[in-house]
Amino acid sequence: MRVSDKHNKITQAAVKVFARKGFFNARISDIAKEAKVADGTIYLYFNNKYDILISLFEDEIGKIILQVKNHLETLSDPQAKLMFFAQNHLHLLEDKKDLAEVLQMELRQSNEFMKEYRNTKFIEYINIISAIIHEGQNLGVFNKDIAPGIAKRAIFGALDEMSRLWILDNDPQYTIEKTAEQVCNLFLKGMLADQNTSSPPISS
Amino acid sequence: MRVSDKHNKITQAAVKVFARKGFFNARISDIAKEAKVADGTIYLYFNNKYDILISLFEDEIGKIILQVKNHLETLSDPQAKLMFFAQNHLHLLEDKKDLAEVLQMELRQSNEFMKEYRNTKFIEYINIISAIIHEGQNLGVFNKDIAPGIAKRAIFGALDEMSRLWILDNDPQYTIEKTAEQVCNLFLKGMLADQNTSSPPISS
DNA sequence: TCCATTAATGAATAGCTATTCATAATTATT
DNA sequence: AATAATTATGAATAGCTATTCATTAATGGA
Repeated sequence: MRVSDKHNKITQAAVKVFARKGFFNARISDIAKEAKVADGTIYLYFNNKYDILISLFEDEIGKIILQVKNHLETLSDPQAKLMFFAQNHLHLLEDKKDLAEVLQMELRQSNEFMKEYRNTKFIEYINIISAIIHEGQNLGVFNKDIAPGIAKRAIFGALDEMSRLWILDNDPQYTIEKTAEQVCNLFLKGMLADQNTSSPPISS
Repeated sequence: MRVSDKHNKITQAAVKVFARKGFFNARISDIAKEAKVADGTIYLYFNNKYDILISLFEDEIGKIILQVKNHLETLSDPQAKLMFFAQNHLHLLEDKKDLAEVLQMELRQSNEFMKEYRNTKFIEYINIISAIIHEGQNLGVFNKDIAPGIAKRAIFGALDEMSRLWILDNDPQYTIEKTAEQVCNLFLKGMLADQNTSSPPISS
């Protein structure tokens, strides 16, 4: 068995256990049992419990970034790119439910975590959005008044909140496609009714 | 000293400590020291550590909801209402930094927490947004295609992500007002450039 | 097959901290 | 002032679990 196999086995087990119990409530022995290795074996591949979490992020988000960037290169329309990003982000919920839960819950875990660990991959992921916006502005498709640095966060936050809804709520009223579409339209067209439409008189 | 005083003293101490160390890393003795009471005293007012967190949410979010709803009644324009909500939410960061951090970090803590505890106050808070949207749609100001149930989450998520940015980043490039304005405009007008504006030819 | 090297095991350690409860202090009642 | 009732204290308990490390197993070269 190659080293990488065991490393990966433990990572995948950690994803499951962290998703199920949360980082702090997860025991090393839980992860070991899930990975079918001895408790001590974990320490041959990771420095400590915390290190498992960090590695997990870097590895898994890294993979996702690659996939997304690859696919975005096949698209040219910024609107389509944004829509793809949203769809893809929300689809992670189906394809990698456990991972999505861990990213959801643990990424914004206790202060220490986020403050000490400048999670570069996460920032790289969000920056995909601002790159799309920038491009759209240069092409004249997107309004130049938009601050990409704010919009990228707003869009990610919105998608992220949608994820939370799904993870916590087992009775989603909308499909993923429908939701991604709604969110994208919200950000593209806004909520204001078309000005050319005659608006009824405002009462009260 | 009235009972409520000590209860409140402990709550306020817990807010500080949770904000500083996160729920799991916070020790009861930390909270006790901060509140200047004995460790055991805490158990005269709360059932356990977890109970402190829950009470804290209900109490503090409850207060905020009251304030927000009161002020919203003085406004009639849905756009203005939305703007107020956004401004107010982001201003919590200045006025109640510790509380904001706790809500930020701990509200979306481990699964068990969110799944078991149907935090009613939190839902009530978010529903303020959907009420505004609904009203706007009835008045013809907001597009009726918008699903308030999705939009409320998207808007909250966006604001929430902005909060995170501030909490983690000590060098914000934008003021709170500016950010609230950007986010609201994003949701009101969208990102698409005005159609009547002549758009340059698309290259590539 | 034998030896050396590497990998894996899991029981024991060591440290931590939520919670309890016997005791003490305070407050109210007679 | 004496007693009762309430409130507060903080040291001790009890339980938990990350990490270590002496031991065992597996691997591969000679």
